Amino acid sequence: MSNLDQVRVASRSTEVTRAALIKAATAVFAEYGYDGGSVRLITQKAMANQAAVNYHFGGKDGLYREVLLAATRAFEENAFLDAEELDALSPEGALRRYLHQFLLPLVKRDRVCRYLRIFAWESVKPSETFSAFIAQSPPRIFRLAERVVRRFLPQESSSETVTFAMLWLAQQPMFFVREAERLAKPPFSLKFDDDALERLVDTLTGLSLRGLAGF
Amino acid sequence: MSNLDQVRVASRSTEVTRAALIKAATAVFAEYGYDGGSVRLITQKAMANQAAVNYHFGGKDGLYREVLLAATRAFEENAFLDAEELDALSPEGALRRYLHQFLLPLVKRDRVCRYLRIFAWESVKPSETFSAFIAQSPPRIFRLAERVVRRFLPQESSSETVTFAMLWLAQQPMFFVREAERLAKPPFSLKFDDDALERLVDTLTGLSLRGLAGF
DNA sequence: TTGAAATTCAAACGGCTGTTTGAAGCGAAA
DNA sequence: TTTCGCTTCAAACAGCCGTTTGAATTTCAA
Repeated sequence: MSNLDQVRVASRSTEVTRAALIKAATAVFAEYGYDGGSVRLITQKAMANQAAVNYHFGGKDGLYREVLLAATRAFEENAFLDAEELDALSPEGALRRYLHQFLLPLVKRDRVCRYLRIFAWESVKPSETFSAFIAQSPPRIFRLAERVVRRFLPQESSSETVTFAMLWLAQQPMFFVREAERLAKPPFSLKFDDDALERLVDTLTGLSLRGLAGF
Repeated sequence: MSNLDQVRVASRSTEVTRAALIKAATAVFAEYGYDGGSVRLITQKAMANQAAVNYHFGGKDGLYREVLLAATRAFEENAFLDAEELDALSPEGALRRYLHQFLLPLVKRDRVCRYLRIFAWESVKPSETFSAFIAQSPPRIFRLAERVVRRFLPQESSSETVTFAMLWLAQQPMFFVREAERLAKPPFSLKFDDDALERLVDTLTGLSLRGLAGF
């Protein structure tokens, strides 16, 4: 169909611009937050016209929605740590694996790290867009943490206790990743290379393991 | 001296305006952050003229500096938990006391809670004003945490290990206080009354105690 | 090559920002 | 009562914000 071809070809060019805008927006929103990140800066980084955001995404909010969608997918879909893999390990092994995986952004400051920064912004000032996202299902980092801690807790534990322990575990790596830049400066001066990461994983695994094993 | 009287009386009126502005600014910056909190909203809440901020504080930044100064003093000067008190307790008692004290804002959402929110904003986008503040001395919550964990760690522990453990402990109550509003909503739905606070303190004390005691 | 649809573009819009300005109000000393 | 600082005030300033607009350009089927 000529009509379909038109749509396909047109959308190819569209996808190039859209991808560039989403990539630029991810970096900008990660650095300045949603309110602080301006459309002018995003379009400038993406080498696109200001109006492109409204043309392709209906506005700044629509673009942000796409960024959150990509971030969520990156955490949900990629197989870098799935539930089955955790279950196959011993409780101790699963705990260590969990901590190691979510501390990785400390040394590999990549795309995932930008997504975590966006989540950090959302923890200070939640946007309705993001709230709608997590309302449908808790972020993966929490679901996996619950899976890990449940293997340590007795069957009869109250759901409140499970939630406390799950949050307690989940926020440990989140803290170090989120605060990495601040911790690198005085008075802490923690520089995270591969070795330091291993030592941190060792320390946190030990602390959490003994804490959880006592239940 | 007539000159002194002039100064005194003039500064009395000045102090009223200054105090109202600082109070309003604390609330606004806590809710919207430094960038997001507008001078117009602050002066409106303080029932002062817009220009008053520049007249009394030299600008928005000067007003923010005063807010941070008050926040720092509230944490540093008040005797609601001092180092000597911690040292007088058993290691376990000190740990519990520490967690309880810094989880209190969960149920008493007061001025201290607003200060914590400002610190949360700073953790996402540190301002130079705040960085200069904490560079001169680590916040009290970290100094006390170090004091608590040092009693569990062997003498020969590396300073890195001490720092890891200290941060690990310190961010536990900070997380729950900072995320209180989010945790109150689905999918977590944690409402913190006095009883729930006690249960949380119990859980965290148990988890941390067993973790630290293993060193 | 023509024509119509999709996309880009520069410019402008209204609104909000922090700050500046110069006059007006005020209280106490002379 | 007059005078003189200190403080307040409404208005205006320049600048950035997200969005809209309508024309120019590009794209590609016919």
